[in-house]
Amino acid sequence: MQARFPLDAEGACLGLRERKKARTHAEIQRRALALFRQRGYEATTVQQIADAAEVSQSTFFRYFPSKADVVLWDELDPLIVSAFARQPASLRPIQAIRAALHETFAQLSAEQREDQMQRTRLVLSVPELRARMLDEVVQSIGLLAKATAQRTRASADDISARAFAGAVVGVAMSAAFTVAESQEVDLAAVLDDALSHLEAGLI
Amino acid sequence: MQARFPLDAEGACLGLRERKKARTHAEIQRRALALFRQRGYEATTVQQIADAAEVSQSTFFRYFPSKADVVLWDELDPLIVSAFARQPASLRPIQAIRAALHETFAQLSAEQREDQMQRTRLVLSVPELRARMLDEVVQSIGLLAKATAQRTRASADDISARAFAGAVVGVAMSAAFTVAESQEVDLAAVLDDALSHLEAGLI
Amino acid sequence: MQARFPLDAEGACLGLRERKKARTHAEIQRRALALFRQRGYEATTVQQIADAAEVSQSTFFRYFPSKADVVLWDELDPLIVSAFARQPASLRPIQAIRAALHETFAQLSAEQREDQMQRTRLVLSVPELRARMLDEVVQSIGLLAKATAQRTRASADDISARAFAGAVVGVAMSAAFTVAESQEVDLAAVLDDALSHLEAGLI
Amino acid sequence: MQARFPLDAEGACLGLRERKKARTHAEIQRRALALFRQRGYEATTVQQIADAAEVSQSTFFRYFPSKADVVLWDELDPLIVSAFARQPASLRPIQAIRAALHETFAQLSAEQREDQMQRTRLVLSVPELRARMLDEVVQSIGLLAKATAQRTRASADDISARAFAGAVVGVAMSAAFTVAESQEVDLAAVLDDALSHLEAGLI
DNA sequence: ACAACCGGGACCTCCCGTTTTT
DNA sequence: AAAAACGGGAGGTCCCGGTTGT
Repeated sequence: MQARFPLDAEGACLGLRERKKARTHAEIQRRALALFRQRGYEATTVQQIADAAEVSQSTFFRYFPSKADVVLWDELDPLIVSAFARQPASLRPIQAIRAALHETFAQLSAEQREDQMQRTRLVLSVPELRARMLDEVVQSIGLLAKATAQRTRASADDISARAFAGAVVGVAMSAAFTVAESQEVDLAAVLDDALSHLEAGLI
Repeated sequence: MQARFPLDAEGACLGLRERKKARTHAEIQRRALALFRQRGYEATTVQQIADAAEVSQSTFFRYFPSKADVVLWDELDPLIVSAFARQPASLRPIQAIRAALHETFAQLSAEQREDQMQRTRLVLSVPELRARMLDEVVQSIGLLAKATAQRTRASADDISARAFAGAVVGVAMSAAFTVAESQEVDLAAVLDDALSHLEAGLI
Repeated sequence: MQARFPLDAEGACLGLRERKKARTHAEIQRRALALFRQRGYEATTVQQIADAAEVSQSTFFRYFPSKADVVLWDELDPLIVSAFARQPASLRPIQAIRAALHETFAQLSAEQREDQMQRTRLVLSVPELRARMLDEVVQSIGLLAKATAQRTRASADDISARAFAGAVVGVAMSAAFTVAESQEVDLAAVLDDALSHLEAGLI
Repeated sequence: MQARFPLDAEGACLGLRERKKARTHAEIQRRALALFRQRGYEATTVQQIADAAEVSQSTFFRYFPSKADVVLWDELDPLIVSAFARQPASLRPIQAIRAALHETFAQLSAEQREDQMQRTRLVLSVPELRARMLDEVVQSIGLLAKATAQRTRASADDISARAFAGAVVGVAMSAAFTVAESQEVDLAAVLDDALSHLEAGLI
């Protein structure tokens, strides 16, 4: 899933129409997550979400291909990758990704963090969502590997870039599970802590 | 000395009943993979697999809870983890896991390697299987984290152990994708290469 | 005047599609009961019922959630309750329910009565059906209690309405057992006789 | 289910061996109900019950034919019926049954009442138990009808006796459902209230 | 055209009676 | 002889593609 509306990857400002679309998109997701929290994922119908967001069901489907995508859709990943790409070339990739994560998380509101957490817990607890998540993981590894290769001026399928991307995403998954299980609040802190071990050469 | 194969994880000798079960289990998986190769996963029915393995459909489901499990079932993971646990305590975890992988892959027959590759390709290409694979990944991270914590005498939920496990499994996933995409043959080599970058502190 | 059968509970005329559904539903039940009579309940398979009714097995399960529901499904209960609700407000509930039963039974064909009897005998003789019947009984008590409370302008959980409903359904069960055991034919008469004792203040 | 051990129906005193059996019987049931409360019915195994009651699994099965019977077994029913039979002949059956219920409930300890409530809730919530309960209901109606016919010197299949028994058991079921749903505590009070409506000629 | 309905088939569970292993 | 494994078959769910009623 990619962030589509609020800003493009270069941070350019968007027109009124785009902003409105972005607002609707966010509103639908916000209402849907609230309903999922109240009634559970399966028990909530698309119609209920559409009603809560005051749009028609067909509008819902114009914004999200399916109910699952409301949860899976993630604006963070591409933001992180572009922040990663913007880091000074002097930094090692592991340093750059940590800096990118810092930057990106710092811009999140408390509400956005909470939504993030709830989405993670939902994905891990609902089989249908868990199922689709692997695709997201694969895509993330691919994206990060490509960006890494660009930084190191290696070819796109450079093995060390792929290893790096795999390791980072693996650590992120592991951190997400840990946080989701333990009802811990601060994913960013746990993730950074885990990545610091990676930077220090693991155990 | 007793027969070579019929040993359980502790090396104990197994009775005829257990040997037969192991043989049936392997036979069903072998025939199933062959059919999947010929006709594709969805186009193959459980009944066809059962017929090919010369058992009843009931027996098929006694050995594998679902059709997907024929592909997902993996004998390697626990073998690797136990080999990891057996490595000398002087090795760092990353060295121990590389050694464990060497050991384990070295014992595989060419046929087993080929099956392994085909299973990986199947999982990545069939949505239903990809869906279920995340659960395996989660479980693998958990298993490895636990074994790592035991090596380092840390508590089971130690953050550095989890980070290590996440990184290793992430790198393994990344390597598996690479190999599956490129029709490359030697997963073990690519995986070891990738892990060597992890050991060297990444890029 | 329109066709007699294709009317819904409010007497509205139904389209061809609804008529066809009602006919298929009745046909499946009719054939099933005939087969149960010939071969017994357990010895009859759903496939045989579907064949006899000239539909597919899928269609069978579209009309009846399970094989047991073919026997348990009862068109009488809602008819009786709605007839009960239509009785003049001047009648006491016990008088109203007797009148409702008279009305409803009077409209049954001889064949329908016979089916009713056979269904009762089946339910009482087959453990699986007996098992599920309690749920029907509970539901009937609830329905009748609600309708009674509406007649007496009491709240839905009024204790006297519940007592009344319990007593009526209890008496009906008792009458049904009696009739089923004694191979007696006229359930309506026995039931009315029993309810007359209730109306007279029992013994 | 009948009360087998502590007293026979005439209240005669029993020997030491019988008393011990009764104690074991009660102990098993007590422990089982406690486990069901903690872990749920399905999640509790017979072995766990046997361990908790400090008997072997085979002993468990000598006392209760199946796990379900631990819940279904009811000492109250026969006690109530025998109290009913002992009431003065001058009372109408409905008065006699109310008096019998008063007597019987008055002799219960607070703990026994609580057990009774829990058993009711269990039966209503677990399909397997609900299934078997109808048989108990049928039996209860039969028992009460017979005792009633004896009081009124009618033949055993007298229709008014059966109507009475059906009504009483129906009202009792209705009361039990009400109490179980509403988490109300005092079944005896609700039941007596409901029966008073029956005595007063219903609504 | 649009939705509802239907047939067919795959997947999977449960149970029972038979065979095999211990 | 007890326990485990097996074969067979019925019940039930789900999905897809074709057909029919509105």
